[in-house]
Amino acid sequence: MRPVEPPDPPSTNATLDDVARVAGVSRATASRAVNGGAKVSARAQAAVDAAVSTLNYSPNPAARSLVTRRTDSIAVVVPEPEDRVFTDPFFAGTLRAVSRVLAEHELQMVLLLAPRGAVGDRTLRYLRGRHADGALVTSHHRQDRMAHRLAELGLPSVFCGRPWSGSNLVTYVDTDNVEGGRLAAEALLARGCRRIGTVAGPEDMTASVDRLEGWRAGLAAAGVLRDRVAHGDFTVAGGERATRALLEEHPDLDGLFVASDLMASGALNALRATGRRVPQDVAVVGFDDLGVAEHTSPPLTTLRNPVAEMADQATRMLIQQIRGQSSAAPVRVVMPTALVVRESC
Amino acid sequence: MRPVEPPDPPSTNATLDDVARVAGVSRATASRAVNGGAKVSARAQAAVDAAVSTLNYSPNPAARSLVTRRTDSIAVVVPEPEDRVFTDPFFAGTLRAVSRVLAEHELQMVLLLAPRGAVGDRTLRYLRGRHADGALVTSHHRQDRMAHRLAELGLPSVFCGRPWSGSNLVTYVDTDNVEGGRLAAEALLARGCRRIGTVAGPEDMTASVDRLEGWRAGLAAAGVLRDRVAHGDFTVAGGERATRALLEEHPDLDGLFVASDLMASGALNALRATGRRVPQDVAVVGFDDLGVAEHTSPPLTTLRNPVAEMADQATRMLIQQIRGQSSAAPVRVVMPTALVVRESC
DNA sequence: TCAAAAAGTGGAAGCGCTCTCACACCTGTC
DNA sequence: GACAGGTGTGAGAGCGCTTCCACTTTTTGA
Repeated sequence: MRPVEPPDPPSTNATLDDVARVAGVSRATASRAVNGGAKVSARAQAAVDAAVSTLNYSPNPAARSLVTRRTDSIAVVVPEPEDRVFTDPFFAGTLRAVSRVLAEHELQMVLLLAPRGAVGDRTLRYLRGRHADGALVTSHHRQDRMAHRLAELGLPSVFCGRPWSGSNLVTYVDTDNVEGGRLAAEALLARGCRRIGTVAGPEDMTASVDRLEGWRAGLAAAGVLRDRVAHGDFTVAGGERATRALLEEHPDLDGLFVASDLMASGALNALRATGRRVPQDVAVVGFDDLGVAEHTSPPLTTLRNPVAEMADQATRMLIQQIRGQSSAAPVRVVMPTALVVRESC
Repeated sequence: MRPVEPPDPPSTNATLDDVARVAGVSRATASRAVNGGAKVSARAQAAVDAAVSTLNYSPNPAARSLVTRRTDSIAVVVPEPEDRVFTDPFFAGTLRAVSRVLAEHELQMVLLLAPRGAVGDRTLRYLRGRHADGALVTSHHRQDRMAHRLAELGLPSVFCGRPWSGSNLVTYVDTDNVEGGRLAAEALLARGCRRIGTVAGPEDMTASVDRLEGWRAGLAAAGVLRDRVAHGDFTVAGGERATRALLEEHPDLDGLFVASDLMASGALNALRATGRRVPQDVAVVGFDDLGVAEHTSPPLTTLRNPVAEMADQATRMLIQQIRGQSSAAPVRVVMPTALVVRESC
């Protein structure tokens, strides 16, 4: 049981004028006091504090935003359908980290979803209208030209993952995907595999391209040159489909690098369905290590994708940019990856 | 290669005044035209449209919001730590559906996370300040008194899941959790189980309490009265822990109802670890059927939790409330559940 | 043909806030 | 005692938009 509540404050919201009147000061002073004011006497501050709490005052964000030109919110742009966003651990990890950092800074997060690769008018209008103080772009696709567009807008923005073009225009944080691909190839080679294929990601995403490039480089370095590539869409079903296609074309495959664990999980299904044992017949290396890899059977050997660190870092850089604490020059940060050995390779 | 872009519009945003000037009309007319204007001549409309596009005009949301008292965004209140939100398929399904409906209506979603059960000052301040036009509350806990607080605020709001108290104060949509618990008990009884336990959810959530109540009712109806209950926290680890505790106390258990599939997955681990076969030694029924159940081994017999439909419905009701299209009287909607039979029972 | 109604328009008043600026009031210091 | 330098304070000017209201123009009906 709780004590009886005090009578409700009037439902129509109090304004700063009301606070000023009750506190017996001017609106200007009330404003200063409310905003953790410098240049406010202790007496005035106390009076305003009291008035705020009796009136249950809460500043009108629109009015404040109108004059400060800040919105205290940042937009997270995700050019993917809802299905993937709330399903793929990559986004879960990213959003989790972002929202944690934003909470520290009393910033709100506005999620801007767009159909795959199509950063629509709506999103762009939103950003152009300065609804948000900055943009964090993740998982963008080649055709959306986001880096250029954001650079044009002049809106503070940071990419999670290398942008397609214009990587010199904008700050970004990325995993060392090339190195990851190379490590995967090496691991498979070290195990003795020689007929190695890969299920790469969509061709319009830099992460896919970079992982593929690294994988090719790794194989080339060992003189294993035949290119066995299929493309998936970073989903379980897509991975399964791509793997089946790959197996049909190259039935003698003995090693497989799959560019995400979700797809690798599909790949395991395909391998099982076609009567292949992992890792005895075909060794598999995934990518991400975000909770999926440890629960497949067999558990996946994979590459760590430090998405939480990336998102954390990216968000902090964005906040600095917004606050004008960082130089305008675009920065790139590349996070290391590492092989996590389990049972599939 | 694309054609050369036209020279950039001035980076300082155009205002409605600029549009009016360029279009050769008054600001009032420009405003009407921009807002899909009634009472605007075709000529004026065309002139404004042209001006808007040459100036690349986008209305300042803060200014608009200041006068209309709308924000065109709705708050989704989730009193859970980020970890659960972006990890539990329950939230994934909910957020997915919500964001889909909001997109239809050109509304933005603002995610308000709060530590478990503690709907903080921050959230409340946000809502009181009318940062959002309405609130959708999900997964709330007993102590937060959200229903009362929102009713006091007079902010349009809808609950996903029955609120603790004040269910007469606020509109909500819920799954028929009691019926679900009953069905689970029946399924286990029908299989011949007689020493049936349950891993319930947290005691401060209505979904947990309702499922437990239904389960008890189902057992009571069959005259099986012994109460074997442990509580988990809707996570895999929590489910495993609770199951171990339950098994320690009741080693002869032959049936188990686990109040979420995530916890059930933990329960399967515990059963396997203690050398019990599912369903031969212990039959298991889960709850949710949101993608987890089909991938456990054995796949879980479970109860369908129509979260997408719930969230969809709840969001639409909220929008109606905001638009004043629904009567003020709180409504309750209860969605049916059903047993999905797989291999664990 | 003319009055009445309808349609379109612009002036101007705010929405609630921040912040510049001018002013009043205190210290100290020579 | 006069002056410089603080430190608080309040008046007031907007931020960019919507909308009321009064007005002019056009359309309509008898």
